[in-house]
Amino acid sequence: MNYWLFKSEPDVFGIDHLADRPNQTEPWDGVRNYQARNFLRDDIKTGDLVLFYHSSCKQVGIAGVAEVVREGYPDALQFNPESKYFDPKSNPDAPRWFSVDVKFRKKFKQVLSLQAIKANPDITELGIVKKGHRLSIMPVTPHEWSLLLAMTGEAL
DNA sequence: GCCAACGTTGGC
DNA sequence: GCCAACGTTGGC
Repeated sequence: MNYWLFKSEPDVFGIDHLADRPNQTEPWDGVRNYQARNFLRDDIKTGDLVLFYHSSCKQVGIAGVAEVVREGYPDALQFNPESKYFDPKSNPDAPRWFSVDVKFRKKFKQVLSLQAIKANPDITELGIVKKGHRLSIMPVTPHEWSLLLAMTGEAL
């Protein structure tokens, strides 16, 4: 079982949107970065846990937890000409982009702010605290996971 | 395969 | 809205 952090803009799709979905489940699609794609395709497995991170908003930070309920499958949007994520160069026989499905697990009472995370001297390697790190999907070590969860003061 | 130009990300 | 950092594109 592995841990991850997924970034999302809450104005577009936040933790509340996920909680409101049928079955509280949603495809994590539209990822168009190769490094993140590789995680989605190869490494993110059913049962893995995800820190749901809110970016580009008022309260930047970790808003809750989700769980992977379906692992790597081709992102349907890449074949949909109506979608802004349409990729004319992607071939259905060898899809370029992948999705996983995530299910709502928990919304923290308070967003764990990026500021607080950066202030924790034990968390220096996590992508979001590193300057210029723009990956929308990144691994989280078990140690980081327990530190972060402890900071929220909440249990899963 | 280099690299300049361009577009995007994302904190502030 | 600014702008630094980064990824991608495409001419050569």
